[in-house]
Amino acid sequence: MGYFSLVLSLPSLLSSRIEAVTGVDPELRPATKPQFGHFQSNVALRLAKTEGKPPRQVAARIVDDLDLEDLCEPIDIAGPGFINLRLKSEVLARSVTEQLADPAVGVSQTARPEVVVVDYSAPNVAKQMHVGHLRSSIIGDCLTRVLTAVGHHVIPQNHVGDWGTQFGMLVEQIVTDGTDVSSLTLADAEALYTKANAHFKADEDFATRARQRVVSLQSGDPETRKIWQQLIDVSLAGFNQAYQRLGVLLTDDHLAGESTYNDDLEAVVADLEANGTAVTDDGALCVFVEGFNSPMIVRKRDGGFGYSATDLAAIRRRVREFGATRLIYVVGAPQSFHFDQVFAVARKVGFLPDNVSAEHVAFGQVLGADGRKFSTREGTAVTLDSLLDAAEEKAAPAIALAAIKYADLSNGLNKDYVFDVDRMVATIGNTGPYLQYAHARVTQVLRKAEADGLTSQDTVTVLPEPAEQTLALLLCRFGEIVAEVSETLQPHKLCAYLYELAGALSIFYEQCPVLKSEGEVRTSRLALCLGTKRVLASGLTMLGIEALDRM
RNA sequence: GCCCCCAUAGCUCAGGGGAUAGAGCAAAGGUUUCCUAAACCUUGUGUCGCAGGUUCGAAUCCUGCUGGGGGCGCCA
Repeated sequence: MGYFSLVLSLPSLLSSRIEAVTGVDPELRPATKPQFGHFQSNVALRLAKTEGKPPRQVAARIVDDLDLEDLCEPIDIAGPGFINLRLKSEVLARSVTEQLADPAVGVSQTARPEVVVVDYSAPNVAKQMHVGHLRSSIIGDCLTRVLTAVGHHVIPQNHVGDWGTQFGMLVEQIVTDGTDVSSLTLADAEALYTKANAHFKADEDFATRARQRVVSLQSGDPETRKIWQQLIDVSLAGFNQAYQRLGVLLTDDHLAGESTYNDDLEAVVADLEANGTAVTDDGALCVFVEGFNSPMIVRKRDGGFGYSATDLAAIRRRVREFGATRLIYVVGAPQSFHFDQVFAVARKVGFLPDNVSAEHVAFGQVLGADGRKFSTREGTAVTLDSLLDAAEEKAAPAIALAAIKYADLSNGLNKDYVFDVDRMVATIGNTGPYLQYAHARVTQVLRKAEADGLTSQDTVTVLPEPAEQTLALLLCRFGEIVAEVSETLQPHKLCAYLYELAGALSIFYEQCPVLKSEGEVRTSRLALCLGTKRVLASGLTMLGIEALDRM
């Protein structure tokens, strides 16, 4: 057997070997059933038409030309012409052994590293975070971790809502009441917000002063700015507390609120006008883009800027100053139209060159137990803290958090899902705690092994049992899965993989005694345990879930 | 009116044009002198919303419907 590196991952190695013969991507997939081996390709069926030969004949020709003797058992042609591959046991063993020696646990660095901006969380100043922010924060954090793991330079951006007409009324309310902002909590600030809103509607005189406040704020009036800044400070303290509780990566370094684009807005307008894309219509500065039945309003009739303007400014900065070539927005599905339009306008005006991609990762709503929009009895949005509290009533904090995050990530992102605490914290079934348990249990085996002086855990040599082979096979697919998620931005694929891995570990655990076995079998199984633990830990970390050593 | 998303087992959901459409939950039964039973094993369930079309082959692609959710010029 000649030397070959498996570091690239076994599936891609097989794939490239087959492509060398077929000339097209063999679309190698994990076998759908154990009796079909480890991997299957339908390439012969697809080639049959162009070659004008029966699929099985094409398959036979491919298999004849194929040189996989060093990796696979003799190749089967099955059914209408599927090519089924079964890896040699020693190849699988070696693959796991190499993964054990790899600090990246088999996750390879991308060949084309990019500067990627991930825009997520985006809470509003003077408001508590609610379910929508929970989803954005969890998903964005996961994407940040995955993209970083494959070697991209990720710049998280927290596009905090800190600049708009609502701050006029808020500041005016504070001035009217003589409130000491620095002593407020975020919940207090939100109550103040509600009060100001009602005041604004009921009192025309107050409303007028509130509008003047907006002008004062934007023109830099010191007193107004001071109060505004105090509101931000109070809010940030609350956000950071929430981030800490959630265990997400966001820090003050990633803050880039709407206000930070204020000075860029005139330049954005100038670019739009110079480019000829913006026109004044009904007093507002608009951009009409083909395919959209309504224009994007950049500047309102009253001269104020809407959020389209700050979003354009953000794109401009992210591309020109950060050098980003991929922009990712983790924002709820209702904003789809807005982002489609902003991206289209940004393309038209040249803020988004062809080599830069912009993606809206749209996520669905979190629904209440009744399947309707999740809100309190009073009809207000459910706060993030109250969700975490509810879960922590059922489980320890680390497990409760895992339950929530996994529930959020394990389904397709664009679907709504029901916030069902009991189902999420269950340790049976496809849940976060189940994965944590699998990790804790395999850790326990390794801990006992070390206590017994069994420290050799770095080489898998034999895989006599089917349960071991299944486990090894799954381990060697980890890198591919992570790479896929980094491209498609679908965390549920990583969840599904880890769940399958945890299940395979449980079966292995039932069927293959580790500490009670002996000699080479025991050494090999210990290494398999370590390999599984590392992949579980790595995968869970990418999901933002803590891999517990004990439960 | 126009646009977007969704519809798969009783429930929650996977399914990247290919083999007999799969998991989990729920239900019933079983496994522990043995590394965490927070586990594992066994048992059944489908007009893949409807109707056409493309294809050797469609849950998957196209068109048209039905039903649910969301969005569509001065809030963000």
